[in-house]
Amino acid sequence: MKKKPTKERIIDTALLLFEEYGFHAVTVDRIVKESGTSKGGFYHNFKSKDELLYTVHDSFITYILDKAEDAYNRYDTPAERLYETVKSFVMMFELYRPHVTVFYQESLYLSKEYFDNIKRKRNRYKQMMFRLVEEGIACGEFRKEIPVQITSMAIFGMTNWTYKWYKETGEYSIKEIANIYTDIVMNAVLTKEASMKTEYVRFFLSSNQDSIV
Amino acid sequence: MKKKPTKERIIDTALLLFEEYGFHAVTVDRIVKESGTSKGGFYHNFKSKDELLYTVHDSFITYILDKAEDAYNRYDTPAERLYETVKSFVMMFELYRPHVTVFYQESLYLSKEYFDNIKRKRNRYKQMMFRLVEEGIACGEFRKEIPVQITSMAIFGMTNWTYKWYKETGEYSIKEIANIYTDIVMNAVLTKEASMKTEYVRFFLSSNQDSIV
DNA sequence: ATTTTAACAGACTGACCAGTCGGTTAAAGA
DNA sequence: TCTTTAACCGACTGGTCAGTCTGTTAAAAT
Repeated sequence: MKKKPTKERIIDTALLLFEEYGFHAVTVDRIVKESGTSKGGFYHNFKSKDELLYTVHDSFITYILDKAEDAYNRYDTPAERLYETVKSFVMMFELYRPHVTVFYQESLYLSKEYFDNIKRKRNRYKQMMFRLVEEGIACGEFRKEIPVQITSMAIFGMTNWTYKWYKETGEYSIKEIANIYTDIVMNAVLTKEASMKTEYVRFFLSSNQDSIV
Repeated sequence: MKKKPTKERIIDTALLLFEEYGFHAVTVDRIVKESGTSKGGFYHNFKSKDELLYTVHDSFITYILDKAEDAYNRYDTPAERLYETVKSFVMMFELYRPHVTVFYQESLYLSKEYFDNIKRKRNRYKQMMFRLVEEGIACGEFRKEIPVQITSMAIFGMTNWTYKWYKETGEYSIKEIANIYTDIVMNAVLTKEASMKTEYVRFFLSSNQDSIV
């Protein structure tokens, strides 16, 4: 049982504290106390409290951006790509729920340079979704009544909001929630024709995982 | 052009400041300066900075709870009620966007008693949505594959998230966004049969408002 | 007209907290 | 072995900020 490096311990502790109490309500003194280090240890590993916040942000956005790009490259129809993107996003909560909470609750408190850096990656993620929906509408798989941006933001909202209520101890597992969300999204965006055509595909994809119930 | 009462001026100013910079990054000194009053004026009208935050929270949740109850009472099928609830929620952004932002970003910083009070009303709103979806499934209008709670939270997520991106100066008006969101929600939850049956109803409801495009 | 009280004004204070700085320890290089 | 440097320690500081307190003004009450 090797002891984790100080930097990791600080990040792990801070994550949980930020999630529960918010960035401003957590003092550096408390972080160092609960992670078993000291002011010296903290400022040796981080330039500032800000930099710690940035580290948390960056590790999350980098991970999820990678997942989205992966989903895009692994499949070749908009329906499959959307399905996989939504699914992988929700599945991510299992590991990254505290990151997501901090990401969406505390990004306001990043200093300018850090914020801009995060914003760039966040925009890339957004653009990927826009393109995905756009291509879906263009090829006739997605309904053209629903505009690209609004639909994308609706999907983001639905999935992101999970951080506000998901508990590991809850009635539904992450996998189940992911399945329900993909179901809702696909029903909302697919045309009737595409819906019937891809019915079997979605069944195939789902059957690789545990089924709902 | 009568001057607004001090209390109102403080609330209006604080709302915009909290929205832009977050509760902790806004000092009481700044609020009193920008609202043209003084420390004395502030603490005459509010017991604490906390109480001001509570006031903002309460005015919003009271308003939206009222709207939801109204939507429930004015209509008598789950489909119509859901349609109206989603619509009225999104429409509310026109007036209450800063309130919503503060409500969802800063509620963590409410002191316990205030928080519990808000939480009670928030739960009532949630329960209303649960009941609505439940009744929709029970009477066969809504698809039974999608569980009540998850579906409700998905709808909340979609609509609430609007505060993260909506700008008055944006491409789409609130009314248009509301129409698109109801479209997405209804497509996601209605059964094929209910969808065809209520098609004309939704058209009727929409035509009372400006149409999209 | 006089008293009372509500509605402010603004200087001041005490607590809190991010970041500093002069140390110490121990591992790695030479 | 001796030196260097990375990794830490924790007392201290300087600035910030919510809330207080001693007033002042003017409207309402009697």
